[in-house]
Amino acid sequence: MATARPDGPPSGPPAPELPTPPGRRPRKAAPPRQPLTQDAVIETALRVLDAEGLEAVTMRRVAQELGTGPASLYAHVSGKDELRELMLDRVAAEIRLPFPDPARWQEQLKGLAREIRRVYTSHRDIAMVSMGLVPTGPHLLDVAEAQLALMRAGGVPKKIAGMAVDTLGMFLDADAIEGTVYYAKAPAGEDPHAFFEEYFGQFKEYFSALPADRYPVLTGMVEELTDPDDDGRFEFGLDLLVRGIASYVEDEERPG
Amino acid sequence: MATARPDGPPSGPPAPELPTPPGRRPRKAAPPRQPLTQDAVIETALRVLDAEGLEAVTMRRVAQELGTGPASLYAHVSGKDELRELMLDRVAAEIRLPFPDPARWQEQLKGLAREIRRVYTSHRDIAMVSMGLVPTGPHLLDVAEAQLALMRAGGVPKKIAGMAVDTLGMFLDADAIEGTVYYAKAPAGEDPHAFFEEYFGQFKEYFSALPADRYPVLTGMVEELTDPDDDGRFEFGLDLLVRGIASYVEDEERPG
DNA sequence: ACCTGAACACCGTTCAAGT
DNA sequence: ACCTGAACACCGTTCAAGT
Repeated sequence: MATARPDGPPSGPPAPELPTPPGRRPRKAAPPRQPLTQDAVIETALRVLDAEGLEAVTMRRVAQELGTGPASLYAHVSGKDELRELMLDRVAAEIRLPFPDPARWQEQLKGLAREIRRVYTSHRDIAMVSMGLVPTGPHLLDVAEAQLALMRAGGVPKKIAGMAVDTLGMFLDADAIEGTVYYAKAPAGEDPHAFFEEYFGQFKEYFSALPADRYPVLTGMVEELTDPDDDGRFEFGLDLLVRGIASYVEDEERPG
Repeated sequence: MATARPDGPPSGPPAPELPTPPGRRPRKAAPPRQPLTQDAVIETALRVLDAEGLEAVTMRRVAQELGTGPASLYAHVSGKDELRELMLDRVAAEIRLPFPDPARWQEQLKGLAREIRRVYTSHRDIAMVSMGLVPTGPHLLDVAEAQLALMRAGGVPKKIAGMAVDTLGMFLDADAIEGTVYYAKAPAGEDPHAFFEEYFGQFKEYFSALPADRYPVLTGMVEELTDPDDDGRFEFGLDLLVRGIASYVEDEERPG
């Protein structure tokens, strides 16, 4: 995708620039097309993320991609941690939020969870950043607000809703990480789907070969434990959580 | 804890060793007391983990602690990833497992979850290693076997139990990470409890200052969202999951 | 078989110096 | 105010060489 930045003048329309006269040395490298901004840093970091995963997003790599040195980034971002949080918030902006319909709050909450999963997993292992992080970015807060609005509209008490966003968030982060960590391990250049298939097959073989006297239950359900149906597992956990949350709904609104 | 390794002979009982004669140079450093083994590598890595967290566990650091160079570790461990998995399995060995009592399976499953949480959180952010990892170590498999045995004893169908270990595992990993990530951020040397307190207070302040027109629900429940009761949140999620799993129990065993 | 020194190709962050 | 080169103090892993 990225093309090499030529040192000389572009070969398009006649350039006003003259060749540097002898004795005066040219600037070391062509300056970046557009001045460095926080947005440009975040966008570049996301491009690296999507192409090669979170591990590849280093200060040096992002700087290189922008045609500068790593020290230049520190004028726009306080460090690597902040850059990662800014990346996550930018990703969270892609999540489409529902308008609460109190009658359908459970289905809407599930739908929102599926949407979060879709967006997260479409950006490699970005969910790793979310794990154990208090959401503070504007878009991350929009998502939390939407979840809380759905639950409150459905009559879930404040205290329960407060704990439930947390539990739901943990579930979504863990699921997205689980789903991307295998792919992250795939050697670059190799077909990730084929790699995944073989990777999974190896585990099935391993579990089957386990000693049945030490693991009597486990060895009796290898088929169930190596089911590659990601979506089914996600729906199972999501249903558990939403049903559990719904069990706390106070059917009658506070009297008075 | 660790004391400096003196270059000269020990000052205890008379040593059989003579001083190195002039012209013959002594070995660069005293050899490690005990020959390198995989166990020694794992134990040293765990000491570094407990003292300074997972991030401090580097090949070079572990090697240094053992009085050797990083290359020496590769005879006993295939790399950093394997070392981390071996550390996790060693930690899993500390988890005390219940003997299944079918009548009390739900309470036993909760008890086991609490025990896993206790052991994980007592080893800093070790749970990060577990996240997204298929358990293959013997002790990790013991823990999975115990969970499955409890559920099967309680009448949970195989397919449900297979998905439930996964969901429960995700929950436990995410919770343990959530609980340790703040502490990991505490600057070394500072009282982590005081740091935690202040850290949390800042978030409460931040949430309170949020614009109420964009975040009407969220700003109306700042108190509920910044409740520092970790144990309460854990019990809430655990109860949701176990109740959900129990809802799939087939009351009558298969007829015939 | 095990261990080692040295090297390779990287990291995040700081800082004095420039414009 | 923004950007830079250079340096500092690190990484994981490989490999030829030693014992």
